[in-house]
Amino acid sequence: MLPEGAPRALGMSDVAARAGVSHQTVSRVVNGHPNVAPATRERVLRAIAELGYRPNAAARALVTGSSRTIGLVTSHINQYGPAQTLLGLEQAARAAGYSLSVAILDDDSERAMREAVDRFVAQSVDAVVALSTYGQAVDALRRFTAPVPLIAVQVGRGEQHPTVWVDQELGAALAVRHLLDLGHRTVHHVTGPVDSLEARGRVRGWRRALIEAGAPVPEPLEGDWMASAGYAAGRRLTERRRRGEDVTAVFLANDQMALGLLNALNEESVSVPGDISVVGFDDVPEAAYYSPPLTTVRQDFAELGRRGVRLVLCRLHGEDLLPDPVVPQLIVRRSTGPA
Amino acid sequence: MLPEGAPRALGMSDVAARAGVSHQTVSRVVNGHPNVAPATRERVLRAIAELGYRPNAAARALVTGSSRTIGLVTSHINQYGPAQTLLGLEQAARAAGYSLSVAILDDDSERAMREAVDRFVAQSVDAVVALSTYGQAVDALRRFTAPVPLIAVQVGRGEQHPTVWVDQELGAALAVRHLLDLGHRTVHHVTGPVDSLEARGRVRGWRRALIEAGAPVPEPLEGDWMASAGYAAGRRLTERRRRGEDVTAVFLANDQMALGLLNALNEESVSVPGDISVVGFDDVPEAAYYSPPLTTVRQDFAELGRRGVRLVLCRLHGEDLLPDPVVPQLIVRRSTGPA
DNA sequence: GACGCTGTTGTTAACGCTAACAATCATCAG
DNA sequence: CTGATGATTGTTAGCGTTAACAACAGCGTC
Repeated sequence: MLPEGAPRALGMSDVAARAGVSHQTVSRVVNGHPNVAPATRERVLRAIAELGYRPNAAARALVTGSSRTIGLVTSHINQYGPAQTLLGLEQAARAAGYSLSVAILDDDSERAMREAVDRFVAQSVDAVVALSTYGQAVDALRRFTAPVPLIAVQVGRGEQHPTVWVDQELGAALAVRHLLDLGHRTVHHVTGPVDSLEARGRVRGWRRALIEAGAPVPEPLEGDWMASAGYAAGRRLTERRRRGEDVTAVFLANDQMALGLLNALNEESVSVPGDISVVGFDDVPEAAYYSPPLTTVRQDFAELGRRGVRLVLCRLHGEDLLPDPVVPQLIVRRSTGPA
Repeated sequence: MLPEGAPRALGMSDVAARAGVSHQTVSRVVNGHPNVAPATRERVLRAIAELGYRPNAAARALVTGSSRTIGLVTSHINQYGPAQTLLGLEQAARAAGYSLSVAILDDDSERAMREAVDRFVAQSVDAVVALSTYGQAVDALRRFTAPVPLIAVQVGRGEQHPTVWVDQELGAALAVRHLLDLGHRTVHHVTGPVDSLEARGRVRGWRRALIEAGAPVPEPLEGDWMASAGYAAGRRLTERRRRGEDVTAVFLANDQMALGLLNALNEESVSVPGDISVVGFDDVPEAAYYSPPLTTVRQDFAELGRRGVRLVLCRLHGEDLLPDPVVPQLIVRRSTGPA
C-alpha cells in the first residue's frame, strides 16, 4: 500500500545498500537476531522505514519451508458458531504472526477434505485446523496423517488429532437439569444432524441427564440446525401433546431450531413458557430477542478459536499440551418456567 | 496428506528422474504448456501420480511474483451477509485455482486497513478484496493505491476501485413502495450504523421512495445492525404511536433489528401486522420463522462473492468489466398487511 | 543435399531470502 | 605480547520453481 502507484519490488539488497551493510545484516535485523550492534540495527531499521520495505513472504517460505500460515478447513462457515470461531482463530493467529488461509468444503465427503488438506500442504502451511466438519470428512481426518500438525476444533472429542472442544454433554445436562429442577417430568429433544459429533454429544448429555434423574427418555426428534426443522418438530410435539403425552419441556440442539419451534408453538397458540418451556443451544446474539427471550446454553466460540491457535503453536514448538474442554454456561431467560 | 507420516519434501527433479526427463519438462507438463509430446506428458503424469508430487507454491510464487491467492479483508464476518459472501468468494476463487487468505480488521480504522493490505502485499497476493468494511477503513481504501488490484464488495458504489454491490436504494424502495401500496401513509426507518455505506444507501432509497410518493418523511431512528437496536427502536416507536403519531409501518435496515423490534412490539401487545407492518432487509434464513414471518428484502450474498472473484479475474487479465449492481428482491411474508 | 522451418527437449540463470561458514575486530587472560 | 574468545559483519550456497535461450530432431522445399 504505497503512497502512490509505483509497484516497486524492492528487496533486502536495496535496504542493505541504503544502510551501508550486507543483505544478511538486514535479514538479521528483520528476524530479530541477537548479535547486531545497536547502531547498525538502528541504521537498518531507518532504511527499512524510509524505503517502506516488507520482506517477501514467498522467498522466506521457500527457504525456511514454513509460510507462517495456518490453513483452516471448514464447512458451514455461514453459521453463527463457526463464523465466530473463525474470528477468534484469525485474531489469535495474527497476534502470533500467522496468516489464515481458508478452504470451505463443498460437501462432507472424504475427497473434499483430502483435496483441501493437499492444497494446504502444497501451500506449505505450518498447520491445518479443521473446524466444525461432519461425517465422512471427519473420518478422513481420522484416517490420514498429514506432514503438518492437524488439529480439530469443534469436531467432537478427538482421539486421533489434538482437539479443542466444548463439553457438549455438560451443556446438554445443564439444560436438562434446569428444566427438571423447574418440575418438568421429562424433556424432549430436537437433535442436530446425525453426522455432527457435536450434535451427538448433546444427545448423549440429554439422555444421560434424564436417566440420572430417573426421568423417562422420549424419542428424540431429528433436526438439521435449521429453523425449519425446529418448526417441524414444533408441529409434531404439539400433536404428541394433543394426544395427551407429557410435553412440557423441549431442549433443542441449537437456537435457530428453537426459533422455528417458538414460531410453530406461537401459531398453535401454545404458550411459552406457560404450556411448554424451551431451551436452545449456542446463545446467538438474537436469542435474547426471540419471543419470549430464549433460555439457552452459551458456548464461547471465540475462545475456542483462540485455544485452537494456542494448540497449533504448542504443536509447532513440540510441546504436548493436553487441552481442557471449554465449559458452556446456561443462560436463563424467559422461555422456561415451572411445569 | 500422504498415506503415512514421512514428511518427504519431493520436488520436480524427483519426478523428472523417475520419468527420465528434465525438470523443465515436468514444469511444462504441470503448467499445461503446449509443446510436450503426448507420450512424454503421459510418462510425467504417471510419475507425478506415483510419487504423489505437488508443486511447491512458495517457489512458484517467488519466481512468478504471484501466489495465486486472493486476500480478503473484512470486518463483521460473524454476520450473516458477509459470511455468506465469503462462501461465494471462496468457492469461486477455488474454482479459478486461487486460494483465499483472510484478514479480519480489529476496528474500522485506517491503520488497521493499511496493515492488512500491507500484509497481503508482502504475501504477494494477486488481489485484495475488501468486503463490508466501514468508516475510516473505507476512506483508507479510497485514498491509497496498492501494487495489486483492489476491489470492493458491498462497500457502497465505489468511485475509486472496481466495485461489486447490491442496489441498496432499489431494495429500500421496494420495501417502502410495498408498504405504501398497502395503504400506509408513511414508513418509519431504523437505519444501520451511520458509517456503513450500505446502510446509507438504504436510507437514501427509503427517503427517495417516500418523497416520490408524496409521503411525509419521519425522522429515522439510528441503529447498528443489532437486535438490541431494533428493540430500542420498537420502544420509541410505540411511544410515538401513543402520542398519536402515524406509526403503522416500519422498515428496518436488517432482519436482526426487525427481530428486536418484533420482540418489543410483542411485549407491548402491539399486533403485527394488525397495528404495525414491519419489513426487514437481508432475508436471513431465520426470517421465515420470526413471529410473524418477516417480509424482507433478499440480497443474493453468494452471487456477490462470485461476482467479486469474476471482477478480480478480469482485472488480472487487464480487462475492464463494468459490473452491474446485484438486484435485490422483495420477499413478502406475514409481517406486513393493509393499514 | 543443403536450407530453414517447427516441434520438442535440455541447460542455465534468476527470484529474494536464510543458514552455514568465514572473516574481522576488540577484548582479555595468561 | 600472544593466543584465545566472543561479538559483529560479510560471503557463499542453496531452497524449488519458471523463463530465456540453446540444442537437436524430423520434415518439407528448392
